This record gives sequence, structure tokens and C-alpha cells, in this order.
Amino acid sequence: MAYEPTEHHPAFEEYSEAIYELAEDGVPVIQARISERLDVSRPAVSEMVRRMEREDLVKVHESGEITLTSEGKELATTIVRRHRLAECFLTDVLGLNWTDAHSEAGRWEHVISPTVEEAMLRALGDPNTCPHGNPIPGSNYQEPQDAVVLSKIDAGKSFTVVRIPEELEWETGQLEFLESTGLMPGRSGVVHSFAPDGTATVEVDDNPFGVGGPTAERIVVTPGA
Amino acid sequence: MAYEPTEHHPAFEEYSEAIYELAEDGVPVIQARISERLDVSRPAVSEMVRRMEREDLVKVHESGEITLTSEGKELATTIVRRHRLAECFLTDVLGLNWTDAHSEAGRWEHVISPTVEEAMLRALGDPNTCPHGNPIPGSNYQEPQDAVVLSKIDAGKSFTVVRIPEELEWETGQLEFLESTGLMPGRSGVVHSFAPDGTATVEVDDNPFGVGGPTAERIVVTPGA
DNA sequence: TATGAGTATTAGGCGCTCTTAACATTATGT
DNA sequence: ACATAATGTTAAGAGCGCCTAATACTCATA
Repeated sequence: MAYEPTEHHPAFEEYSEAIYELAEDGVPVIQARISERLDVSRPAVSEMVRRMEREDLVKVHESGEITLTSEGKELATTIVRRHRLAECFLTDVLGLNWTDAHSEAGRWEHVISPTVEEAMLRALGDPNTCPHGNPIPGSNYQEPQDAVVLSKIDAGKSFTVVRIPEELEWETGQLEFLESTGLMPGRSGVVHSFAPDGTATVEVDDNPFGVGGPTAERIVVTPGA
Repeated sequence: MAYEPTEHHPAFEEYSEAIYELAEDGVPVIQARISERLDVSRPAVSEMVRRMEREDLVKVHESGEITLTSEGKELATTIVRRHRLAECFLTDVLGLNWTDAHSEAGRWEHVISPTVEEAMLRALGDPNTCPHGNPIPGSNYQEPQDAVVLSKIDAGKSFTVVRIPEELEWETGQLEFLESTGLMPGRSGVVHSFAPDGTATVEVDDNPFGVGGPTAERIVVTPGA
């Protein structure tokens, strides 16, 4: 019933995770961004950040930039690792789709114990990334040297999807869309063209479709099929 | 992040489960028993029962007896089903031991969605009982006609364990002990003797050991090997 | 220079779940 | 019949995590 090991309030876990993933996605880590990502008011974030600072989980810099302390980083990587591991498990072992796996994992990440984590790792054969291609902290995964964002691929050239950043996963409907088009890690496609507003037209599995500018600037790919 | 389907406060889930299991174990369902089972103060229970009555999850009778309404029963069976299913899953698929599975499941029961529940059921081939032998609500399991409690077995006679009631699972150390002795569902043993205070001496796997009176009065068995 | 956009904070408050202390009631047993 | 035990309730309060409204500060730019 009680959550014994390293008892941390679930809210601390959620905030640490958000901070970690914002940094991972290259978004400036300030209160306003956390407020958006977690969909809570800014005063709520202000208060939680103060509490987390008191508990030595984060450090707030002059600029307002927020960074995780070593303790905070440990908590964050634990939660992120459990989240991505759960996503693997839910898709590979239980056969859930991408989208469901993501939202399920958002709850699982808070209840997985070290014992279960290990068992899942064994069952999955030490995966490096989640189904969306994001690295599982602790695995020594290296992103390909030539990884770029989709919007950097020249028209007419082919590409292979590396990962869908966490930032996109939170936009409603985004995962469904990407899964339906097949724009998933490991899959290849061709960029047809770019519209003036940055919208890309790409083709995957002989099926052409448009990808909005902001989305194309976030999806990480490697050049070539 | 948010828990969409049939949003119920986790506390309501916990209390409904406790009420269901107390009834299952034949313990009178009154506030004092809930207070003990959940390890919260009696005023806390008093308040929660009032709230649950307001939400039409329970009915409080003249006598103080508490029963679940149809809505409450639905919630309770859902949680109990998920708990026991998770126990199966954790032992069978992830290889956890009895004891760990029980405490893990106490958290998992609150985060399992209908989708995952179905997937687990498929993966496990529709189990009837949890690893401790307690029926999974929804499976049409029938306890053997001749089931009795261990203390009713005559000295010298053999028995086969049917189930370890939920009540015993909550006593610290109990599951570890039973698992270590092999007194588990499906396993057989022989009753050697009964002490005046009710303590039974039984033998399982050529290994004799004592079982306290209250425990022997709760473990359900069938006569014969 | 003034305006507006973006950001953080303070103040006050709410709902949930829990606590302890004190009290009232009911049952039990000698 | 009376003492004791068991049970439930009231009252007051605490911590957490959230809210809105209002305020204050920093920039960039018209």
C-alpha cells in the first residue's frame, strides 16, 4: 500500500520528469514552460519549484533557469526510465498501440518498483529506446552522429526516423497521427517538398501526407533510407 | 496523466476494496474493521464512509453494518479483479515472488486500465484465482464444495490448500512464512496434531512446522492430498 | 518613452485525506 | 447493576496540490 523505497511525492516525480524532458527537448527550462507542459497554473509551479528547491531537487538560477540537482536528476531519470520501459513493455509484451502505451506509462511510471523494473528489463532484453525512439536513461544509447530534424532534409531526399521527442507526444492527436502515417522510428520515407510556411510533404509507405512546420522541426531523423 | 475512465478518487478505491475483502473474509464490515485493515484512524473512516454514502457507493445500516451499493460493488470488484490479475501477471510473467507480487499489486490495481486488463487476461489465459487462491471477480470460479478451514482437518489426515484469504496477506511476514513453508494453493500436506491453544503442527514437503490457531482458522483447504 | 508581452510572485482560498483529543453511545461480562 | 470495552462522532487542525486575482518586474519595440 505505502510506497516504501525513496518515498517521493508523486508531484515531485511529475515535475522532475517534466524538467528533465524539457531540457532533453532543448526547451528553456523556466516555470512558464513547466506550467504549459504539466497544464497547471503558474502559481502552482512557483510553489512547487520552491518546495523542490527546499528539498534540494532543483536549483533556480539568477536567470530563472531551473536545473536538476544530482538528487533531482536521479529521481527524474528513474521516472523517465520507468516511463519508457513501461512503454516498451506495454507495446511489446501486452500488444498495446503507441498511443495507449504512452498514456498508460504516464501512470505506470509512478508505481513501478526496482524489482519490477529489473524484471521488465530482463523480459525485454535491455532495450535502448522507447517505442518512440527516445533513449532509456541508463542504457548507453548513442544517437546517430548524423541525426538531424526532419525539416533539415532536402526536398527529394530520403530519411529514416530516429525519434519522436517527448514534447510532441503530449500534443493531443499527434501520436495517433504519426502512428497512422507510419512515421515511426526505424521507418524510412522521402521528403517531397516544403511549403513556404515550413509544412513538409513527405511520403512513407507510398502514402504522401503533410507534416506541420513545428512538428517537422522536432522529429529527429537520419538522412538516407 | 489524468485518469479518465470512471474517475474515482484513489481513496474510494481503497475503501471499496477493503469493504469487499472484509465481507469476503467473513469479517463483520463495520468502521472499526476498516480502520484496522487500512491502518487509518476511526474518524478518518467515519468521514470517508459518510462521503462514500453521499456518493452512493455504500449503504450504512441501522446496525452499523456497511454494505456496498451496486455502484460500489462494481468499483470494488474492478479493483479487486485488477489486484489479483496483477498478482498473477507479476508472478507468472515477471517472475516475482508471492510476497512482492502482493505489495506491488496494491499499487498496480489503481493504474490498470480496461485495455491493459484485457491484455493481461489474454496473456494469462483467463486465470480463475490469484496466486494465493482467491477468486478473480468476473471469472466464474467455484470454490470446491468440500472446502473447510485448516483447523477443521482431523489430526493425522492430509489436506490440499485452496486459498490464503486476503486478511492474512496483510499481516506482515505472513506471506513470506507461508511461501517459505510451501503452504500454498495446490500444495498438499498432513496435519500432525493440534495444541490446546489451537496451534496446528502440519507437514508439507517432509517439513513439519507450526501454524498459529488464528491462521489455521483462516486458511482454506480441502480434505485429502 | 511608453506600451505590451512574457514572466514570476503574493494573497487568499478550496477540496481531499489524514491526525489527535474529547465525548457519547452501545454491548459485554461479572 | 455497574464497570469495562468497543464503537462511532464531533471538533479543530495540518499538509498537499491546486485555483483565481492582483501585483511586480523585465524586456523588446513602436
